[in-house]
Amino acid sequence: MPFGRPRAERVDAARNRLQLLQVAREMIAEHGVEKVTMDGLAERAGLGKGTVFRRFGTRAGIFQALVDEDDRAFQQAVMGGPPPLGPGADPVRRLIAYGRARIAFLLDHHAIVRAALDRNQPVPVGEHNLSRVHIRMLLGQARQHGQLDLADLDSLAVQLTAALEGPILLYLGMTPPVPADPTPASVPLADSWQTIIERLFRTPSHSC
Amino acid sequence: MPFGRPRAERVDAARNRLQLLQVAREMIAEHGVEKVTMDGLAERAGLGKGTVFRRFGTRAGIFQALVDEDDRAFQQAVMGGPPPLGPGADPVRRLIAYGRARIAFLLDHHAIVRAALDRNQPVPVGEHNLSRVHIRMLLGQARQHGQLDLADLDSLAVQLTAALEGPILLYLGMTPPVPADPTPASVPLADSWQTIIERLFRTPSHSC
DNA sequence: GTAGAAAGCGGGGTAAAGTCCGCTTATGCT
DNA sequence: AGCATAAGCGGACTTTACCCCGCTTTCTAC
Repeated sequence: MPFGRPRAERVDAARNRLQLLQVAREMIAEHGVEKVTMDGLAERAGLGKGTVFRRFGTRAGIFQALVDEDDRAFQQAVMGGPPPLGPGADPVRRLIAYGRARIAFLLDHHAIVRAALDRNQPVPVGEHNLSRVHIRMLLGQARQHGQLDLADLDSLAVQLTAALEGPILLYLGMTPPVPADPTPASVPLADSWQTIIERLFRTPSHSC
Repeated sequence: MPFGRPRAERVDAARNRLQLLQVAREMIAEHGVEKVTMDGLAERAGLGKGTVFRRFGTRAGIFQALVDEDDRAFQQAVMGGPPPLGPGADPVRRLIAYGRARIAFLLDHHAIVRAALDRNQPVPVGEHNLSRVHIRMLLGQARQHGQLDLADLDSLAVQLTAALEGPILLYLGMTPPVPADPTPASVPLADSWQTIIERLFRTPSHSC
């Protein structure tokens, strides 16, 4: 048996992880994100505090795990679902569709998503940040298709990611003015995102 | 004497505030942002802990005050200095100049700026956020000059602010790859910002 | 100059995040 | 099945942000 693998998660550990996530959701539903404390969570789950920290490392880690769970379906839709969100459509269309969907997702989960921020550690820019990686990939495709001629797509991807996620993570109030109508088209940020993308790609006036 | 005014700051309070800011800077210079604790700060300044909290409200408040101090010169340059950063130049030029200057400022002060983030309270979007207000104003001017025809400049301003500040606040590592060369032109984020602004404003290909 | 009131001050108290380490339990191998 | 080992567990302990409230200082009106 190969030894490079670091041994699977123990079943009791997995059970406890699921239980903690479940209890955390209940506590959030009942009293809001602010009231979820590590002691409270451990006690209500019938576990020790050390267990909670072993599993999630930090308070923010719990909310990151919660977001990851909810994110899974979203990620599947992006990577294997129907166009224009999924593969197959023009990169520019996909960028617009991705932005709209992502903004809707973030607005929908804004409480958890904000709680997942850790003021000590920056948002990981490399691994789990699907937005940045995906935007970067679509920019690269667009360049190959001759729709964009820029050297430094990495910086651009970071800035576009910030434009997409920053408003919800950073600037909007705790209870963002999410309209009663959840139609993606009605979210001003989504329209604005589309504008930025469209203008970024539209060709300059050329002499004729 | 008019009574609408809420009475000026007492001189002892002002003295203590300055002293606390000064001591905070020393502590940051010696041991870094992380090691600045409220108790430590109070003790080293020869004051009570309660005083520190009365002045700054929260730990993040100290760093916000520090940033505000450093920001003052920057703000003056923006609001009354020479073009293109100051008034007088074309709004698009000013947007580009502002972005470059702001990125340089944020990179320069990234430790304090990040410590000024409060995970509980969002970044104030209304008052002290010069970036958003300034960008919004320049967008409005550009629209009046016929360089832009969009309805919702508010959302756009928020997103551009996020694109500008988000990378440093959110995504870059604690020690961002600030090049040894502090020439603004050498910062990739600044070039990328300029690209976004230029393309946002460039006119579409018109028939001739 | 003085008095009254508002602002400021101090430091002990609370709550919550995160650490440590000795004990327990699952797991893979023989 | 039995054993060796690594992973998991718990809860006391430490650190730190933030609150509270009785006392002191400064300011203003007269």
